[in-house]
Amino acid sequence: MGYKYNKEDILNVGFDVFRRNGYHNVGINQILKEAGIPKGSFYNFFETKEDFAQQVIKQYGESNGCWMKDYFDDCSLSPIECLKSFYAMMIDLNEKDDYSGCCLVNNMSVEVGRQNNAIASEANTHFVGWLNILASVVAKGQDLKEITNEFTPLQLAEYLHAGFYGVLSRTKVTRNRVYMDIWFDMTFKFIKA
Amino acid sequence: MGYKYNKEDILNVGFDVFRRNGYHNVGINQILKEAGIPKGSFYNFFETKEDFAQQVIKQYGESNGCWMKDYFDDCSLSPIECLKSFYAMMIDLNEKDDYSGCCLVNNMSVEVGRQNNAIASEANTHFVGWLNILASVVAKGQDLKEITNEFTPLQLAEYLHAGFYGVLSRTKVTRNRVYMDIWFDMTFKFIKA
DNA sequence: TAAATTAAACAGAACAGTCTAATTATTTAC
DNA sequence: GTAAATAATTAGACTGTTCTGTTTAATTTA
Repeated sequence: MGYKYNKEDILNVGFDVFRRNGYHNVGINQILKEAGIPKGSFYNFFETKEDFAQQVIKQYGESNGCWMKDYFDDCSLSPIECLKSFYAMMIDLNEKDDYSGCCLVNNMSVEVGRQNNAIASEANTHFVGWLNILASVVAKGQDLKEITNEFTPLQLAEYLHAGFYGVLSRTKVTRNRVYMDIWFDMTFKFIKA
Repeated sequence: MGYKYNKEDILNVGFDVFRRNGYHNVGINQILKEAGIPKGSFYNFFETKEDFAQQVIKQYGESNGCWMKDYFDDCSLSPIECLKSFYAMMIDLNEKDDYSGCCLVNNMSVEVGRQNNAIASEANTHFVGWLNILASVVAKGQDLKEITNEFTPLQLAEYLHAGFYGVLSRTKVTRNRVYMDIWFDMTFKFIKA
């Protein structure tokens, strides 16, 4: 039997609240309220708000990395079709989420990446992890002559990654999937071998 | 003879401060300090912090739109070369700005686009304006068979726009121009007719 | 019993925004 | 053209709230 609250539950609340509302727009009290915990318990687990945010990013970054890895490992389609189904799913998820245009790590890095080195570095760590997973799929697609060989797997992964976050961010103000769909069509047409 | 302070100067300070530090991370007092004005003067010109931010976006959005229009109107190169020189310049500017990865409108829309409809709508207005300028150059490039005809000018403009902001945001944590250069090479290779 | 956790009152700083007074510019009256 | 009246702007002290983080005590688990 553990104690009443645990870190992971609070981190999950933090993920949800930060993702939807940003970092500076959210006060500790909002986290406490949504998690249903008193302040003392929060500061028992976390040193500061910044430390908390960093752990939130870390937990999400790692779990998302595992999830991506599993997705591509389990995907029975050809490499480029795996990439397509992955991004098609991401687009669907964002639509279902009512175009909140939210990736916690991307939002955080845009909002505070320049002022907060700890958060920027944490964000970059996970971006790099995700990019390597994408790059390994791209490499397989290149071996099968599905994907252009004119660029390295990592370069193409960066291209997919940045492009997707670009259109994802765009939906924050358009609230419409049409731009994501266009991006999808164009990108996969362009990277084809 | 006017009065001591004027709106435009304060808006310019706001542009600078918001661009570097974000919206919720900046207090009115910081604006006052950097602009060298007392609080009463600020609230004489602006209703609220939100109203101020909206006017900051508007001023920058419009002036940047004019600047883009002039740039392309004055550009003596072929359409696709104008686009290339434009983005090459944007990349250089971001490098000179020490990879602060900053477009005020993009930052604002990512940070508060989901919670603040007024700011989201203002941001979208200017994005659309900029996109139309890009699209008109793309259209000329298509007429000259420099740019692929497989997509509409606006679709290609959206693609350039979102892609650029995607890699620009990426530099917030990488602080390195290499990813922007890769994006540049790939994108202009891809959209070529 | 000892250590960890829970609980909430508390502290000091920072927050957006208000208020009244003094100053400056502009308009009106003659 | 000048003086008086009006309007706009400047100035900063002040308000009430919210912010992160502290503290101390009670409770729970090992």
